[in-house]
Amino acid sequence: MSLFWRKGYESTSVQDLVDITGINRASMYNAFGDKHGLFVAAVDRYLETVTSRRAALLEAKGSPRAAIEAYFYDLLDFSLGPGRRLGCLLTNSVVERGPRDAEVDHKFASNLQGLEQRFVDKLREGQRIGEISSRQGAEALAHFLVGSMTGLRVLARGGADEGVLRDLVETSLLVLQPGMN
Amino acid sequence: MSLFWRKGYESTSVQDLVDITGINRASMYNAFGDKHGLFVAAVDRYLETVTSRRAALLEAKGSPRAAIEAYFYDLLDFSLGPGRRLGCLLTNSVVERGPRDAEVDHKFASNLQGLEQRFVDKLREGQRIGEISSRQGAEALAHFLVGSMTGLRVLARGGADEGVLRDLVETSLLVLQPGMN
DNA sequence: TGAATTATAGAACAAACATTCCAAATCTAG
DNA sequence: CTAGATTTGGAATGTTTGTTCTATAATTCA
Repeated sequence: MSLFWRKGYESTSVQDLVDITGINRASMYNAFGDKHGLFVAAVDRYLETVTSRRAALLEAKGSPRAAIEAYFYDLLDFSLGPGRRLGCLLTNSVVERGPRDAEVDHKFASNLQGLEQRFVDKLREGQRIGEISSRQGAEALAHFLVGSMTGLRVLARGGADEGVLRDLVETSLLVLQPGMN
Repeated sequence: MSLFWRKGYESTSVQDLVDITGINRASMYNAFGDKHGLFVAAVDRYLETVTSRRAALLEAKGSPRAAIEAYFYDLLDFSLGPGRRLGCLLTNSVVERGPRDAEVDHKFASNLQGLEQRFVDKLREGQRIGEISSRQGAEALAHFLVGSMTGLRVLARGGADEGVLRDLVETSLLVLQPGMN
């Protein structure tokens, strides 16, 4: 998973995977079928661990806006520092392989939709209690947040300065602030 | 350029390039040195044509805010429809190869910084004439716009629904709207 | 027109690639 | 303890990769 995350699919050879895991080549083929099967398993593992752990921040009770803010600042933290600027494995994969890998494409779409739904729930609740601006619909805001988040991760992988990422997060969150409803 | 844009670096073989261009293999090597040299030339050509043409929209006289809006809606247009959902060649390349290709990394950084500067100029002017909110500094807003734009292009490549992309653009532009200064 | 440079076709190259095979070693049950 | 199944190391497979070579053809330019 780490290797695919860092180097992408094509640039990671089966030999690399054998070397780094210490698992025998034949065992790998026996367990995962082929390179692509292993790759899909790695992406699944990524979603089950890295992604879903952060998504849990959006399930927190209490202030919905605080939950969304916590989510973004967690993302920001995990995008900074050397060795951490890897972006999102799934996003990277869809950029590299999307048009030619229906499985990755589908995972990306459904994962994004799941996140969007969590955003919508929190946004709606926040709007109801007046904590979040109602100038725009919850769906539109969720779409905006998803886009902003995607930009954040890609810019992080691209090596953007910390200030850029921070401004992006802060300004995006400012949109949620209730002003004139 | 088109092939690298669609398939990325690793998945595009020299044979693919020979086939699609009709240029002889030896001629290609004579002209560009190696595959990576051709790739860099393709990225340069992309920047000189596709990217800089759109950047010209940010040089338009008249309303600065209208210029920024035109830029984003142009981006939106060129990100929709089948065969157009390719994202940005440079962004795709930095996601695929960034950590292992200093040349691409550098081009990404300087291109982003150039765009950011254009945004800053327009934003400042807009703030001066009261057309753009002064709640945040021009730099912070520019960082935000760059991030939002990046998200837009990546989501487009990822096959996001048109509505998602449109909400992202509209909400991002709403941030520029002057409210309470 | 004629000499010199450049482009072409296509074979040839070694290296790297994903994948398979096989005999020896290890583990698992009864 | 032992028979059966699984895992291992490592060689071997055939394909594809990027790159180079050579001889021929085309182009350029004075």
